[in-house]
Amino acid sequence: MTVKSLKEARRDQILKSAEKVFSDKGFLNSTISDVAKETGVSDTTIYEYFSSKEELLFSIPREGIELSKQMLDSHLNYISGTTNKLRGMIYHLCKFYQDNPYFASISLMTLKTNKKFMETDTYKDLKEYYKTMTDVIKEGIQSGELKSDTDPYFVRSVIIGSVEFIVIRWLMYGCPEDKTQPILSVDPLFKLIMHGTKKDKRMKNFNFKIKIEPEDEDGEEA
Amino acid sequence: MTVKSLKEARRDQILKSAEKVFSDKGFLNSTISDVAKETGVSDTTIYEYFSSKEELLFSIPREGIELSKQMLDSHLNYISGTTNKLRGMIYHLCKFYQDNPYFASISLMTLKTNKKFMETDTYKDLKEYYKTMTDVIKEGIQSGELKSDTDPYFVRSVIIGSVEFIVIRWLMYGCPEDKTQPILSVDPLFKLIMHGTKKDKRMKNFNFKIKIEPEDEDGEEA
Amino acid sequence: MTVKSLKEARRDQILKSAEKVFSDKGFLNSTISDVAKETGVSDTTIYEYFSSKEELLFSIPREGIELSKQMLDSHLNYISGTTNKLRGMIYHLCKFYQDNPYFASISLMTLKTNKKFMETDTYKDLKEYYKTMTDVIKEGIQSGELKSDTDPYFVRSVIIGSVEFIVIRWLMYGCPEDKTQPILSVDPLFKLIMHGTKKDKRMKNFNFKIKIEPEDEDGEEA
Amino acid sequence: MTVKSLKEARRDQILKSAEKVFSDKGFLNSTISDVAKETGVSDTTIYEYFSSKEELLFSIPREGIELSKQMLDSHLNYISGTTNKLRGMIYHLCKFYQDNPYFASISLMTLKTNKKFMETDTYKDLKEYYKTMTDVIKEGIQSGELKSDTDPYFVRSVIIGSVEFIVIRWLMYGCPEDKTQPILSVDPLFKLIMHGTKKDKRMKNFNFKIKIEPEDEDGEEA
DNA sequence: GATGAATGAGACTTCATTCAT
DNA sequence: TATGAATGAAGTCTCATTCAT
Repeated sequence: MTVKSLKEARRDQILKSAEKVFSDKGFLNSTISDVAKETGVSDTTIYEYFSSKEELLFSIPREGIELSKQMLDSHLNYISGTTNKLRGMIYHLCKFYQDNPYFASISLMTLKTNKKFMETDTYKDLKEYYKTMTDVIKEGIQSGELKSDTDPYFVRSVIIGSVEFIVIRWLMYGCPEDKTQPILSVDPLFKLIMHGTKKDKRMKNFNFKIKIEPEDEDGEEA
Repeated sequence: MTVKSLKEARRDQILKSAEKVFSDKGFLNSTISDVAKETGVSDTTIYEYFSSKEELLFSIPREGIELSKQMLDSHLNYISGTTNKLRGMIYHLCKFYQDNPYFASISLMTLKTNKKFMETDTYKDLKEYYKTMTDVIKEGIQSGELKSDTDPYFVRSVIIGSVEFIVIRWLMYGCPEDKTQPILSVDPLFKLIMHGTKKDKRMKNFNFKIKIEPEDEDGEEA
Repeated sequence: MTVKSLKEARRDQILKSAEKVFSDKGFLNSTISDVAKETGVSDTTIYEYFSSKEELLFSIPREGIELSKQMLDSHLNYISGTTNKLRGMIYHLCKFYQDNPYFASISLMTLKTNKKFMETDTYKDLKEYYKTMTDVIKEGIQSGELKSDTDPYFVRSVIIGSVEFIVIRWLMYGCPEDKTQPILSVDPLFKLIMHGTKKDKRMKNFNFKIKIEPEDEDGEEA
Repeated sequence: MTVKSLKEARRDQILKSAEKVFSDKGFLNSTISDVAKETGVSDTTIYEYFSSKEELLFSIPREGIELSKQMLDSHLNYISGTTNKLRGMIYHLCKFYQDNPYFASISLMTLKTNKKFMETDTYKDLKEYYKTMTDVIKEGIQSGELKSDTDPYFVRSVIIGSVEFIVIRWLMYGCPEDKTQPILSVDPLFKLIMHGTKKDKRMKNFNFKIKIEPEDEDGEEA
């Protein structure tokens, strides 16, 4: 439990307001005045806490990114096996965006294409976050769960790209009120990543009686 | 062959300039004056051809989308089999963005998150484009090349999302000069979409002698 | 005779207004809006002609300095002898400030203590102007009209410093309406510069008739 | 010796800080916050001691002016003869500015052209100071050391104007570190004020034999 | 058809100053 | 006494857009 000073509390208040305002109207269509009104303070007060509109923008996602990373790390500890972890990661990615649509909006629709943001410390945090994902994939390759010719960076890009694409559409069409319904059911993406979409002709065989005479012990799924 | 009137030529000139300027500086950081200078006309002339800065922006991608769609359609005619067509689609998507980085920049970094753009006719063209991709996937399902439980919209999203994610990073980090080198080698994405990343343990079985006694023809995976 | 374009005319109009406004309220207490109102245009128009308030300020004295220098050069051509020229210079200095009190105000009360102004081209013009004065003094030394141990830069400083001091007081106490009355009668300054203020005790001797029989031409004071 | 209360000490501290800050950045470019930081107190504290930024500014030179006047008075007591006193005055003027460059800067570059300052008590002190100088000159006229047609106010103006002009240039070009070297050697100014710069042709006569036959009593220079 | 000239609206930002503690 | 917090008022400057030529 942290006890926040008044100053910190006010700062957080401004950040929350800015997050909402920038989400709703877009960063460049929003004014400091909008944020001030939303917060219930004067324009000037905003500048007491943030030196510029841009600094305010860049300050918004920090907490979200940290929180998301902590949650992910925490959950991953409960999961064993790369396959399961990958599924957990995808689930977390979707859920976090869905639970934090303002954060999602600012991250995906404003900051993602902002070059200056790439020079901030917060962006470094984001890269750390990405690293967690890549590490899981790398582990899977080493443990033999994933194909040995897998490019972990590439798989990560596909996962993030897919989720972001879907979240952006969700945001663009207006996030539905019913938040119990997931944006994207995790399993389709998970299955695609795992097994691909091509029908495996050999599967037909399973309808037949076969006699298999194993020579070693390591068979998997039935 | 179309013979363009002077008016049309001038219009295209302005569009090309705007594409470049908006790409380089971002839409909101660019001024009509920048575009006018790049075109070599006066600010006012821009307004002779486009009623507002936004209309100018929205007019930029039309030709690109049409061209890309035509090219895709044309190429698909040469390819038979969903699997091959999917690969062709992915290849075309990557190549077109890479060959038209200004178009890519504006499409992916400005328009993709612009709600008003979604109400334009050009956006309808884009949806047509997407439909072409979905149709290929649907065909693949019907023909039995792709798994029957595949959600074609979802697979399309994964493909587009992945490609866009990678193209955006390419744009953000500064498109390298050497354009002969592809942004993303098509096959990794294609293979992932087709076969997934999970190692198929049954493959090991191929090392063993097996006896197969077929009974009927239409088995599906459970 | 020069025919000024509309653009030049408008520019001059703004300069004149700015000169007046900055004089009356001081540069830093004046707003662009004040200048715009005085000119009868919108604020924005000011920025069409000058890129910033400071550039506007620095642009004001150029014409004045050039004009004053031309007038001085012109007058000096009519005068022979350093002594007479010095008197002409002092007269011109006083008269120009008196005839152009706005110019005087901005030059002496705003620009004189502005370090950035010292980096402008206009300041170079001013140094040229100063040079004209120093040259006259140097000539006087060479011709033998002025004492040979005179430091021309120093004499020039005394002349300018004295005149400026008096003009500043005139400005500060509010330039009297009656402009026919000179700020400073030239001759007191001229006489002081020439002969000093100390009573020459030897002068008493001149109460006598004397016969002088020169022997050579190049005597110097002991 | 005065024993200063804490309050007075703090006030002096603020004045010293303000003197430095206003000197370095200029009055209008300085903020109360700058002064507060330099002093090591909060902005609000400044207002405990001075009712406004302007009052703070106007309060700065009082002590300096009083001190300079006391020093001048004190020194003049040691000197007899107007000529010598004038030289002493010029020397003191230069030395005091040089020893107190912050004071010089604020006096000459900010207050000198501030009309409101002319309504303060401190400005009255300054006029007293000026009067001391005028009085010395008047005495010189009465005692016959100075020409009888000398305008004492005018001579004073020339002295102050010359010194100020030179000090301002010294300040503008950045006061050199070596403070042992005087800004302006006193004697050139003193000599100029005393004897002028014109070569006295009659001096030549002293090299010759002359015959003098007095006739009447009232001759002056021609 | 093209444009030079002008502008209204509004954005960001600064800072002297006050108030409550 | 000292100050942390807050703000009202104002200023510079930008830019999409229009109008008259």
